[in-house]
Formats: sequence, structure tokens, C-alpha cells
Amino acid sequence: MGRSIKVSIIEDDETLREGYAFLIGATEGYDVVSSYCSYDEAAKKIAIDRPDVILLDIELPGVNGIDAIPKLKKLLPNCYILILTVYESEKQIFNALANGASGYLTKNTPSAKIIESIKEVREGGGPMSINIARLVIRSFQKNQESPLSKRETQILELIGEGKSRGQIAGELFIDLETVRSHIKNIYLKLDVNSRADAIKLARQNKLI
Amino acid sequence: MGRSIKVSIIEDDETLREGYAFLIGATEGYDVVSSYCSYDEAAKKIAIDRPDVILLDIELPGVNGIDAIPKLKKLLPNCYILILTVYESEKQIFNALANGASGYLTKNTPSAKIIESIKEVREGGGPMSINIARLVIRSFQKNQESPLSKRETQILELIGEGKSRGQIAGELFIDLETVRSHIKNIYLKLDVNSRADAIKLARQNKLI
DNA sequence: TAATTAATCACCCCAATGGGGTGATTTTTT
DNA sequence: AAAAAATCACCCCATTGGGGTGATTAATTA
Repeated sequence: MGRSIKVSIIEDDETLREGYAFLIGATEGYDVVSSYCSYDEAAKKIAIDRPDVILLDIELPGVNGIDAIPKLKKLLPNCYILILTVYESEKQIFNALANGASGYLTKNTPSAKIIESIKEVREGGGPMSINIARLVIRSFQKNQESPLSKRETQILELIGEGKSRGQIAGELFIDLETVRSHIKNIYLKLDVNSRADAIKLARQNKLI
Repeated sequence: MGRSIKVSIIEDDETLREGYAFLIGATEGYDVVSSYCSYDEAAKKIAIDRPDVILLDIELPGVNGIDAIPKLKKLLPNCYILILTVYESEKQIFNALANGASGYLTKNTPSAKIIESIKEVREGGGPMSINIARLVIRSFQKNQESPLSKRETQILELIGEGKSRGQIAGELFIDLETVRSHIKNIYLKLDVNSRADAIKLARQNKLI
């Protein structure tokens, strides 16, 4: 086996921070190189610590965890960030992942799973708590009871790609007028009267 | 604890199918109610079996697993579908999830993890193999080195929502000409000359 | 501090697009 | 047999979209 995994912790709650540090530091193959109570504190020195993985809380004083992610990534491009938080709102989760987090654990996660996730994330995995995985998977799932027909859905997807009627007609080998007709039916079914509204409603209801 | 979890297996490889059936059937709390070698076979009787969870292979003779998902969901709306396959292409994975699969395991998954995942999926979780989770999480991550400025990214996002220049201008409280100017710069930076191409390139490179 | 980059607005042009009407024919599905 | 889906046609016209060419004022970075 290789060298120990170097872990840094950013967590404002002192009890938790020390708890994690003790837990991880006591584990064979793991090394806690530093721990901070805020991003601002961390920013000063974390580049020298050169952790492999950062355990990051979201509810932090000053710069919040979500915004800290890209900043940390800039300081340490090869470092993995593992979110460890109580927040479970979809927005928070997706923003964290979009900003570069490689995993997302909620704070009820058992110690063993945290330890395992640190290793997993460094090996290119994407550890998530069960409830997070549920949300993530659900975000992919389309509405099975769409009012739109197959063709309509297909055309609405192309509209979502910014394509014009003409482009859509060319792509589907059908007449421009047919495309118009489909779009009119889409508008009727969704009760909207513009591309933007159709797309918005379709995305909200996962029709596309 | 409640009653046993009723599991159905759809897998064309006989050895594997029987292996899974034996493995799961022998586990306390699990009950294999049926196993089939294709969707067509399953379609005839699976509604009577009323499984809680279906283990589904993707590479099936006849109707492939991906297309089978919505059909199975229609037959058994409250049943969870867990994909168990060797396929790891992004497209397959995202299509499976979009079609209604609740979890995705690759075939190298250890037995214990399969057993655990069946329970997890029925409890509303979203079990995934490590490599799948990696892909899923990566699909959320935006490109940190976007050539676009914040404003440009914002405007491109609105374009991706199908909004017109006028709508964008109104939403951002800036002049229509300013929006035009930004769009021109976006086109310059991305080296495209249409909304569709800009969106396509931006989505490919995860700029939005 | 100097030089870029970002963000804002202005006015030229014109073909193409988008949305609204109204209607018809042919498959496919139910 | 009836309903839904998919196809095409022609009416109208204001809005949009893309191409040019510039300019001014922050903000950021070198």
C-alpha cells in the first residue's frame, strides 16, 4: 500500500472538528494534516498542508462552504473535496457538486462510512449518503406520465438545445410546417405560448 | 422487521441468473419470487409476482433492458428497478436512470453489496457502484476554467432556457443592446455563430 | 500604475424566426 | 370505430437573431 491519505478538515463546530480529527487521525493509513474553523483561516495555510482530501462543512462563518469549493480547488487543483454537512436541500447539493465537490455526506453518516468515503473519493469514486444518492438519481428521472407524445418530446428537447424550427425540420427530416404544428400542440398541451415558458415548464416537470 | 423483500430477476445468462437467485433467496429477509431470461418472458407473468424490486440486466435478447424499464414501471408502478450490468457507458447509465431505474450496479459488485442495495433501493435510496457514482457526480460538475465571464455564463444559461434577448434584458435589468453585446462576445469566445451551437458547445464543456 | 478584461450602451442592416389563425390527410393506437 | 399522433399547407406580421463598428466606464490583473 501507498502512503497515508492526508486529510484536512474545515468545520466550525469545535467538538465535531476535533471528533473527526481524532477519528480519522487514529485510523491506519490516514493522516490529519490540519483543521480549520473557516475558509478564511484555511486559505492562509492549506496550500502548504497539501491535503489529498478536504472534509468541508457547508454552514461556515464568513465564506460559506459552497463558495469555498472553487477557491479551494484553485489553491489545490488535485485535492478532492468531500462535503460533510447537515444540509440536504437539493439546491445546496447540486451547487456543491457543480462547484467541484467530489462527494456529499450528511452528518449522521457513521464513522466507518466517513473513513471509507475518504479513501473512495481519492480513488476517483463519488461517495454519497443514501439520501443524497436518492436525490441525485431522482434528478435524472423523467416524468413517466408526460402529456407529450414521443415526437413532441423530441422536438421540445431540440428546442431546449436552442434550435430553430428550420434546424429541427432538417434534423428530423420533416417539413418546417410539421415542426410548427408540433410546437403548437406542445404549447396547447402545456398551456404556454413561448419557447422559454415551454422549456421552463418541461424542465420543472421533467418532461425533457 | 417487516415481511421479506420480494425480488424478481431478469437476466439472460442462466448461470448468473441462478447464481443471483440462489444468493438472494438464501438470505434472511429476501424472497426470490421469479426469474426470467428476457423482458418478453417477464411481461407475461411479472405483474402477478408483484416483486418489490426487480434486478434487471441491460444486455437482453429482444427488448433491451433500458427500454424494458418504462414498460416494467407501467406494469408495476410501485416496484423499484435495480440495474445490474457490465455496461458502463455514460449514455446507458443516464438513459437507464432517466427511464426510471432507481439504482445502478456493475456486475463486479460483491454479493454483500447487491443484497444491501436491494434493501436500500426499497427504502428509497439510490445505490450505485463506485464507478457509476463517479460518473454521476462528474456529470454535475461545471468546468472551472470557463473562458466565459460571470455575466456571459449567466446570459448563456438564460439562452439555454430558450429566452430571447428581450426577455434576458428584462430579467437582468440591462439594455437589449448590452445583451446583444454579451452574446456577440460569447460567440467570439466559443467560436460559434448561433444559439444552438453555443448551447451545444457550452453543455459539452460544462460551461453551463 | 499601466494594461486587460468585464460590463455597459448605441445605431447600421435585413433575412429568418416565432407565434397566431384555420384546416386537411394519413398512420397508429386504443 | 373512435381517438390520438404525425404529417403538411397557406394566411399574417411584429420580433428576433446575427453581422458590422464603436464607445464609455468599472473592475481586475499584471
